[in-house]
Amino acid sequence: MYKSEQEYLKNYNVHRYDIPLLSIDIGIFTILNGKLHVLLIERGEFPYKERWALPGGFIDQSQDQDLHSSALRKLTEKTGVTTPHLEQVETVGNATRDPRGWSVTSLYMALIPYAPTSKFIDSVSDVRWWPYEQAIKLDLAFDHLELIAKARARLKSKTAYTIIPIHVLSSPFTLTQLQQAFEELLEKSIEKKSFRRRILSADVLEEVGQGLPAGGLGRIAALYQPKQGCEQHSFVWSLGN
Amino acid sequence: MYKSEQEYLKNYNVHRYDIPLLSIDIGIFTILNGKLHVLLIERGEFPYKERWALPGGFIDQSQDQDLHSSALRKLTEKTGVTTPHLEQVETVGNATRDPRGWSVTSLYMALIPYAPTSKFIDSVSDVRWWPYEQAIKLDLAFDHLELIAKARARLKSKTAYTIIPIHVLSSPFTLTQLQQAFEELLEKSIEKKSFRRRILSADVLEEVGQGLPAGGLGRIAALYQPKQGCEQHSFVWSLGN
DNA sequence: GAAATAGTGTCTCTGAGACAATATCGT
DNA sequence: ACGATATTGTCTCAGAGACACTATTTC
Repeated sequence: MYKSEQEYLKNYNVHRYDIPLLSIDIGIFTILNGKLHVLLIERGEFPYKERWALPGGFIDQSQDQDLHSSALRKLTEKTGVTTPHLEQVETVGNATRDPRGWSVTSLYMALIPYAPTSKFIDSVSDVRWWPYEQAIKLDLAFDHLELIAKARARLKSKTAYTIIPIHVLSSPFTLTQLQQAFEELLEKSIEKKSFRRRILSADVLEEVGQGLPAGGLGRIAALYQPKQGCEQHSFVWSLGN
Repeated sequence: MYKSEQEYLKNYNVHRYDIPLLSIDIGIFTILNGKLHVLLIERGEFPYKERWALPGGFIDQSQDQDLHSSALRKLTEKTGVTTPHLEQVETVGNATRDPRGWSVTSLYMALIPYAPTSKFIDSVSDVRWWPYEQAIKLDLAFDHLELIAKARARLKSKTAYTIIPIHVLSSPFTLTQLQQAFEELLEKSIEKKSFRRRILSADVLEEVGQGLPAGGLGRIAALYQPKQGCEQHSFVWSLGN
């Protein structure tokens, strides 16, 4: 049909084909008062107007270089945070998840230290932190209940062999605070001595002083911050078996 | 603008928007003569005509219920295999990977026992197994060198804590054959006793008789096949550290 | 019996899990 | 001194890693 790649490309038109919708959704998690929270927005537009949903949206081909930076842009717009933990969880696509037609969404999971939503930049639509247990009882838009559960599952499983829970804390923090974050994300209590041995021998933390524990009571605790490159660390053993 | 969701949907037209291209690509791996191989096809169409590429293509909205079954359909078309191991690896999207424009591909990884490509159903275009080491030296289409490496990396990392290498063998097999598959996928030799202890105590295999080893020489070996649900098993320890 | 491969015995080492003991803070 | 929290000591247990040894097959 075409003699060269150039000729082919000149005649190519995307709109000749039925192309599925493509969006990005982000499960943004933090810990507030010791409990896992997820950031939701109330939709201002159809479809599912006025229903709670994960932050997300469509690719902006002029603004976004790639999928990851598109996700990062949306995350920054909603939270103002610029260097969070952000990873792709799964891409879900089927004929029924969006009333507008065959639709695909790339689901991301992000972790950030808690900040009140009032400080967030883009507050056109309603944005708030929901306790995870309440969020999954809301009548969420699209298949976002499923998506939120997938992101949660990824978070839990990675807690078992990485140090990602570190990203829900703001530095510096104590080992006890870190352990509490791990326990909340893992939905399981961890033996204190084991936890300390595990984290300290992984050599991913830097001691940056001492301070009173959160309650203001008790022995002075060592304060830590993540070392450069701590993201990379992967434990040989999985926690919680 | 619109009063109801129904009205909104009636006026909705996908083609009004710039939507990225969406494709699926699959890294299909097997082991042949003890070496990792990957299935590639020679492209018959622009762009990248006559270059080797991963099997894949676009979603067929009338045929495909969801992403996973779309990948499964492509896999079956190329290999005739119906129940392989198939998992999503990552979705890659950016402005530069396809000359036709902003493009997104959902990368899958599949494992199947070796079968000669001559038996394959869809042999319109040239299909063949390439030794992995040779494949990555070909001048592959698109960003498929990167994709193939991502699929390979997933395969290696999952070999360390699951039993997926089981899917490159046809049942029944000996423990030695299974160990060789693990070693090839892990790029590391494993101590025999450790390996047997690990696999047997995981209780994922069923003994189904005895037979001579592959070479026809040596002591009779026990033959095994995977137990139902063996896919689910996840080891607490990671191999190869 | 020799070569080849399958399968076992057993010691060491690492890190999890349990639990008690000690240390240091404010009041 | 007491309550609260941080930190350490140490025992047990599971499973990896190493390596030698035994068992069974063909030729």
